[in-house]
Amino acid sequence: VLGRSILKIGILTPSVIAGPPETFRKQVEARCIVGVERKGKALALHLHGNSTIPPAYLLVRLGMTGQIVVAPRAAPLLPHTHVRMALDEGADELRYCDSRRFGRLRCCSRKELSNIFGSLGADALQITEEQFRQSLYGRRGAIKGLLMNQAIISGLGNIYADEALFKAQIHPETPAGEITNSAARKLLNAIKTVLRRAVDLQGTSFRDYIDIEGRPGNFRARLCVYQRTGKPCLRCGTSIRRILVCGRSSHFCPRCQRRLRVFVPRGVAARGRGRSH
DNA sequence: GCAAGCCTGACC
DNA sequence: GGTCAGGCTTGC
Repeated sequence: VLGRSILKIGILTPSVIAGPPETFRKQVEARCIVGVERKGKALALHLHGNSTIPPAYLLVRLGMTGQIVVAPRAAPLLPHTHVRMALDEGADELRYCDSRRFGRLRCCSRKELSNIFGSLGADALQITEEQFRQSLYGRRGAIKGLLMNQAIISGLGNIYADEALFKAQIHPETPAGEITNSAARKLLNAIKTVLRRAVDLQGTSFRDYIDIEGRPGNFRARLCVYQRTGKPCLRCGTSIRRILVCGRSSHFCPRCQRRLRVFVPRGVAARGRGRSH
């Protein structure tokens, strides 16, 4: 879509637009897409400005089932198509479809976009080891929840959080602050490796995810634990288990991903909190 | 009953 | 501030 202009917008479902739909239409119509930007799971299309109009930013958050595709205007509408944006002379259009309507489109200024991106933690592919270690420090919550907290590290969802924890051999319920420096390094390497491989294969599609050309991703066949409950661990053959962590299903190998136990010398353990007898 | 996410608000 | 449950929504 880079270099193409959004001529006219049809909003079929106003609730997928954040803020007043008419404002969105006025701000986005008749503008050229001059750049694209991403942080974590948020996408921003840069819309051209000039001496009278400041640049604007079309923020896209796909949620779980959102799809943004370019299609010929004459192509049949998929079910749950909510927004149509005519491109250039109008032969093609940019469409937003979303069966569960968890995703949102919004138009914002540079300042608003900076605030939104600023509220996200460092992108998972950019974050440094030092930043990552800092974000674990002192946290008692489960590592799985932290990895999915976009304000701390942005870009991981349920699939890649499970896959990264498997690769790093860390139990999803491990308190984040108990992860050692060497395990944190291993986890961050796992996160980046998993994400890069998934991106190389155009992502993971169960039912809904498709890219802008309408193609599903191919990473599903490479998943080690996600949605493999009861199947053998690819590393040791143990049955993959599914538990709830922070309200999200979490898949892991109970043998490869043992819970950390803090080593306490016997003499110390006996003192203070020893048994009563 | 389960699901690729995010926002809100309650509780500590 | 950190943590987490609940709700939004529709389809399999």
